[in-house]
Amino acid sequence: MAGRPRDERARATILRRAADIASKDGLEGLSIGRLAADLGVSKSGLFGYFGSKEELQLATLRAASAVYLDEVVQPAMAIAPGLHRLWRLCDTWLNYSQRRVFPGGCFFFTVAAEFDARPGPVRDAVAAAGLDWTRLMTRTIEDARQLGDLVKTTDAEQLAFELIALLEMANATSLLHDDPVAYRRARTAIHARLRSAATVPLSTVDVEE
Amino acid sequence: MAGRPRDERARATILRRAADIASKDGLEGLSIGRLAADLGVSKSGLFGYFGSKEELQLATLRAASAVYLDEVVQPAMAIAPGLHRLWRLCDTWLNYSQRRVFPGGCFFFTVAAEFDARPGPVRDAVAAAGLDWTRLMTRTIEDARQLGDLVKTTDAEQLAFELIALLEMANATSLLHDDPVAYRRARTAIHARLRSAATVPLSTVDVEE
DNA sequence: TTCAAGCACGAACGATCGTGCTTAAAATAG
DNA sequence: CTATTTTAAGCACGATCGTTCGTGCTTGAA
Repeated sequence: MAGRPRDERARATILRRAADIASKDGLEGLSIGRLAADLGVSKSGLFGYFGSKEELQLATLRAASAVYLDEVVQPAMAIAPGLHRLWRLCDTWLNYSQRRVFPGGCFFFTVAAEFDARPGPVRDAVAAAGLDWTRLMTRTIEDARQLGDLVKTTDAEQLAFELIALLEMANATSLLHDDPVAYRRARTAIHARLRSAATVPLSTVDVEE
Repeated sequence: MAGRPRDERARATILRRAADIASKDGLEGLSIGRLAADLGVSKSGLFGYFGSKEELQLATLRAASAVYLDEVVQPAMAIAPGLHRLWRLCDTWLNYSQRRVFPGGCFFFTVAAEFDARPGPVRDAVAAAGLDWTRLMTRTIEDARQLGDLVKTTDAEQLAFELIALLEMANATSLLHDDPVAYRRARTAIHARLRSAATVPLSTVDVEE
């Protein structure tokens, strides 16, 4: 009854490349023809994996989420909750952007800006991913607060807003002006902001690289 | 010698509409056919105004710059240099974004994210506009510092980086999550950041609305 | 061995993209 | 007025878009 199993490896290869392209040209700029030519396969063959461009976009988004989880979230969650983990989360994010894990910088920054003003399922998925990220940052802050590493009056959502703002600014500035100094500016600002809210010194972390 | 005069008003109308579209769909998503249909004119007639899509994109960028100058820069530059003007500059920016002067939020945020990873004249023009804005913010800070409103040790470029980060985060969050609270978060953060660097109280400004 | 399911391909679809060429209307210069 | 010159529209172009179809081929289960 059952036939050939799905080629998950080929699919993953396609999606990884798709995420690379989308990080530069967006999910609309990602065309099936160019992607197929880029991978040396036929357009219709590649199309068969997804059935529609929208499904390709959604699948690309999921694939990018997995990369993001590996590169940013897990390294930070590997260490104990608290101020140190909070700093680490910001640090891994900056490294993820700076190392150009995606050639166009942070994948989600690109597609969020692309879809923030148009309706549809892709926009909803992008917004959901953004919400996940905001909540992770907020919870990491809240953990640090409840552990006594941050002052009791700390507004976790407000602080998350400010930290994420600095991360994304570093990504944007570094890309548009080819300016690596942006990352140091972000680290400096984050360090100062955390110091102002911390109950313990941030001696273990290092702003310089 | 001279025949029919070029309709400068029609051109301005075209570009204002083009900027509106581009703020939502980007300068690539802005297509000549859709723009012409939107304005009820012929595609080739509209095309004649610019001669190429790239020139349309560059002209749209210039038109958006003029709007930006009117809506953000001039209201702030109308008052005396110093801490008050600095706050006012941030405030007019947030109002410009919040009022949806462009329906897709800040025009430059959209196109900067769109072109930050692809080469060409449009990217260069976008980067130049971004640099102008950064320099204006830096100079406004530096003026306030030299006037004694900010502490002598203030790093103007660093502070400009942080303030712009908060402005753009408000714009992005408000759009993607339809969350008006983002603007209040940005005002709160900017207020706190300026208070930490100010030598005088910020009593005259109001975070709420 | 047979069969069903998945993959890859080439060809073609209608639509839209940016961009020319041609033509008729319009407005100024003489 | 006529003559001149630019504008704006109609039409068509090649390319590319997403998508569909038909057809072998491969593969694992029955």
